[in-house]
Amino acid sequence: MQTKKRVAKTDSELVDRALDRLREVVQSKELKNSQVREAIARAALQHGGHFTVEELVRSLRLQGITNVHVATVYRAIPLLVEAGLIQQSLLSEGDTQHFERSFEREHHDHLICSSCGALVEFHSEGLEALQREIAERHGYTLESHIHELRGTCAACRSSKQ
Amino acid sequence: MQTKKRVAKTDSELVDRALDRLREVVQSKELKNSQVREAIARAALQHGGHFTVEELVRSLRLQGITNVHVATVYRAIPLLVEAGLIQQSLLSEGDTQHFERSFEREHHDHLICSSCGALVEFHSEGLEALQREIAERHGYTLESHIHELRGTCAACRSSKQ
DNA sequence: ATGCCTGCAAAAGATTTGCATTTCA
DNA sequence: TGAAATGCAAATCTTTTGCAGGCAT
Repeated sequence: MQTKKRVAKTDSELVDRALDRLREVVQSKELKNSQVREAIARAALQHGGHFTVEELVRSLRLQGITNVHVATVYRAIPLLVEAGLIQQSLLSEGDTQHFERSFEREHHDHLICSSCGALVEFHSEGLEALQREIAERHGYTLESHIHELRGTCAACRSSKQ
Repeated sequence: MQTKKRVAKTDSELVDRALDRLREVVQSKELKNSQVREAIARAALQHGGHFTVEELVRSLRLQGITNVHVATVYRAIPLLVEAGLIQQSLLSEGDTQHFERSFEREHHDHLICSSCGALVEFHSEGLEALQREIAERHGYTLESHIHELRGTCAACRSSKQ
């Protein structure tokens, strides 16, 4: 193994900070805290990589939280997104929505192997700047973007030929 | 009005060339030509802008072709895409897939106003080059990409404040 | 107490599939 | 004539919604 406990996915301090943030949003909207919603948030934060609603429910089950219904997760997600804990992330899939943690992570886009699905997260300041420039040129103020590159990774390229 | 018959959406020569291309693909795959599929292709080619499967069926109805079922359209689409007549185009929508003609059109990406939905199609060689470079840097051969910018257009910005 | 939150079941939408029939090569 | 294509209905899948009861402030 590598160093020490790095394996323990997301450290608990981060989760604590994220839950604090969630509570702030909840209070600012005059909503109520809830154990279930926080359990969902925790599972989402701790889930490495990308996940679907189904996968989140499965994670919760594995943690012994067996009674969380998908409908509840669907209802919680917009709030988690608004609080900045997670964000939707396109993954060229067909239908199902995918998410990933965004809390205390830098922005990135995805590069995916169309053959084996290998995923690379990249960030390019040049790309970001160019996008802002294009938006401005058309009189738009850029708010967000969806960007996914698809290609063949080195491994697949060599194995295939 | 502007010049002459420019209104007549896509000129018929283009449609003919596109159908020829479709027939080539059909033959190369040992499939059979079909009136219905070609009618679908024609409607797709002539449909200005973006469209959904439902909208395509509606177009066909308006043309008097009333018996084309959505299932048939869904079955035809992969072939039209493979033949390069149309391509899927993300539009930040929720579920439904959107398409647009790709036959004899240059590549472009989209810039959408999150407030009014105003759409700008843009093309940036710099952006394209940067994407290829990023893919290569990670050992990938770039095949395609999904890129959509979201922001607020000038009109919405000023009207809002 | 009051109102948000949750589970469950049913609904809604989009896309797919099975099957009998028609069309094409 | 045999395979592919089509219409229609039923099935899937994902996400949403209505309700009755539970939990938090």
